[in-house]
Amino acid sequence: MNEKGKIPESQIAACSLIFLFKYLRGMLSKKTKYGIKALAFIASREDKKPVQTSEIAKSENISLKFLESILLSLRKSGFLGSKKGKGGGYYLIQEPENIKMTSVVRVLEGPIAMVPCVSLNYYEKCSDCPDEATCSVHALMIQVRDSTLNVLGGNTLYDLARVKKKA
Amino acid sequence: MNEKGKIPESQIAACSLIFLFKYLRGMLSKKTKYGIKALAFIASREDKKPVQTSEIAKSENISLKFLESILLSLRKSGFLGSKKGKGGGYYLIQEPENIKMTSVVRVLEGPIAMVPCVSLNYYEKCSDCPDEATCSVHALMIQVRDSTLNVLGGNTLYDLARVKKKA
DNA sequence: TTAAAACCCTATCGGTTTAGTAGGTTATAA
DNA sequence: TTATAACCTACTAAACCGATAGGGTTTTAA
Repeated sequence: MNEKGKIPESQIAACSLIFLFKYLRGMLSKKTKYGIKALAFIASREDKKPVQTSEIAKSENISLKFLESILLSLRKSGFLGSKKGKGGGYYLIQEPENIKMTSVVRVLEGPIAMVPCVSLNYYEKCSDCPDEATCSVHALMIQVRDSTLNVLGGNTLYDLARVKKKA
Repeated sequence: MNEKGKIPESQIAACSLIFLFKYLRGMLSKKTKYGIKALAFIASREDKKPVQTSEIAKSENISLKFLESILLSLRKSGFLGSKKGKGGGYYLIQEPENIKMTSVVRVLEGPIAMVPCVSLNYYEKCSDCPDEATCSVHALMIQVRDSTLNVLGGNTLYDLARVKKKA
């Protein structure tokens, strides 16, 4: 059919840019799940010394390499600091009680809203929907978003760390 | 740049498709979104006569064939009845005020919970998590689930139809 | 009876995201 | 200098989604 013609570099680059957009489904991704667990693990520590990735991975049953990439992105987002070399690891930059779960979820998972047209931080108009004011899905999802934001905003890393230490 | 020759038609088509995905991301599936819209459309009708798939598809900008499969599954789930032949279509079996959005979402989307270990109807133990009582993610997602259930359970098809008719 | 309208079913496809794996590089403390 | 641990890049198998295609079957009006 298409005689094996190569795709021009420019075309590949253009398409690759578009790949950046995320496509998310209803379930919480492992990335977010592990990220929250790791943060809670670090926050539940009495001392403030750096925690090694390997220790978290072992304790929380997370693939080491996968966890590495998650902690890295948490560091780049400003939640964690890191220290290289022996005795290094990751540590919290802010106090646990000041870290709301809304911001954690937004960084790890992306939009909290279930449809882009009700997203506060990632808003996008639906292509198929002519009028949001009379859209049934829009009206419903606004409510879902607000109640979720309420829960996530009402929980901090301090709260989650307490659950962990309850044991 | 493009001295390699022409870009195959198929590649252009592929890239165009990818571009479309930018506008499609979101956690709620199209199936659920369209399904809710279709139900609201039918519920907002004054008369109780069957509504044709083609009419809904046109009015709500939904692919006809895709909508067909959605309405079919809604019929099989007991939300809709159908009438074949000329003047046929789909109609609600129950009164709109008796149809909670929780049941609609469960049928179309599946579990409402964001992790299986907090799902009421689709519970599954996490393989990696030894103890739910001290799991930070579990504790958080229980709250998210309950608030979402609260919203979805508090809305019926009657409520959504009212939003639609507001126009 | 016949043809149109409408429902029903199956199969397939292209493309994306997830959840990793593998392997190497850089910085730091002892 | 050497062991340690963070950091970086590239790749992949599997699952899944939205959509399409194309054919049926059934019912009803004329």
